[in-house]
Amino acid sequence: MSTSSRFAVAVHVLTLMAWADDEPLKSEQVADSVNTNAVVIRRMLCELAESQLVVSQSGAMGGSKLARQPEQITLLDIYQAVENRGVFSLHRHPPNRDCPVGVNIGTVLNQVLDEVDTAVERVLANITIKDVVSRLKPCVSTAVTKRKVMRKEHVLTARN
Amino acid sequence: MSTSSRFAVAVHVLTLMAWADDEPLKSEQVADSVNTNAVVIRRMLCELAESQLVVSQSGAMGGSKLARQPEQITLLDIYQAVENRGVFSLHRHPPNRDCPVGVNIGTVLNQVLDEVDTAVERVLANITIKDVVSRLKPCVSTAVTKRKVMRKEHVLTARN
DNA sequence: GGCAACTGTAACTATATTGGTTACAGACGA
DNA sequence: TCGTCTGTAACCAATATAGTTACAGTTGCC
Repeated sequence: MSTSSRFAVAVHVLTLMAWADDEPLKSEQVADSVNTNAVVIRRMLCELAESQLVVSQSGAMGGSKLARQPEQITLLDIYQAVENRGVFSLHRHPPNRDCPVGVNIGTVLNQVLDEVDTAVERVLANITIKDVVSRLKPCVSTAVTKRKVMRKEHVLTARN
Repeated sequence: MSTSSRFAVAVHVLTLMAWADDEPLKSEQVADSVNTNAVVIRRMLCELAESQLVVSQSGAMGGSKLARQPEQITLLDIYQAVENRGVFSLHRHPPNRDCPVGVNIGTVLNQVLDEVDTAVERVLANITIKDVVSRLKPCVSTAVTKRKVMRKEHVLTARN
């Protein structure tokens, strides 16, 4: 279905910022962790800023950080900020209105797709960025030596 | 998210067949209701046949019909037959393994995406093609005169 | 048997979305 | 005022879906 990684990347980005605590991160740093181009990240940061999830500052010593506490940002907030469509789409071209099924299948499908979207949103609304960071920490402690300095200097250093 | 209408079209197709009762439908008829090309429909019918949701017959007087009763086909069956990916995708390129967040965000994201997929599947598993037809009928009776013969002769005639 | 009506499928094009890249104007701290 | 950032435009590449033509193979019917 989704051929897009926008949600995954956005969660990654905000998790990095929660991890960084209140230190503004440069788009280059974020791009290096996500393994993509800094412009791709800056584009996404603009969308996240429009939804008031991050704040960015231009100029030397600039960067972006969370606009509010990690426990006050849900995955639903992120989803709504970067994925505007629902889970499924209806027909590209409207069905034949001369067919008793075609003329009304859209109504029924919309009901179904609404139920699906609601179910997805219920799941996402119950997970915050703080939860993601918490789920991350056990993995990190076993995978990375604590306070290990990363090889690429602008990649985040493990905390704790 | 989904830029694809495959699920919507597949539900439409199977609903048509349930509506047609046991009469095999030609790909041209189906395409005319969906408002697309017959080859697009035949491609999809092949996928639906592989998942044993429809049976098709070649040759003169051929066509496709449901492989089992409408109440025995759920939207989850259809979803799994035509949309192989989950609701969200992970990063296109794997994140930086030298970053404590990058190296483990995939694990956490996969947990989340599993929860989302499960929620979607729970919704779809509880709706059958028979349910869709039932939800369709009230719309139809108000929108189309009963037993009205469609203008294009190969579009289905309303029943009841 | 032979014809006409179907499906199955290959091959190609069109369209849309996402992601990657370069380039540059403007903001800002030192 | 210089170097370091963000914001953004413009363009290209990659991918997936949809649409189209064409045709081999299957089947019912005369």
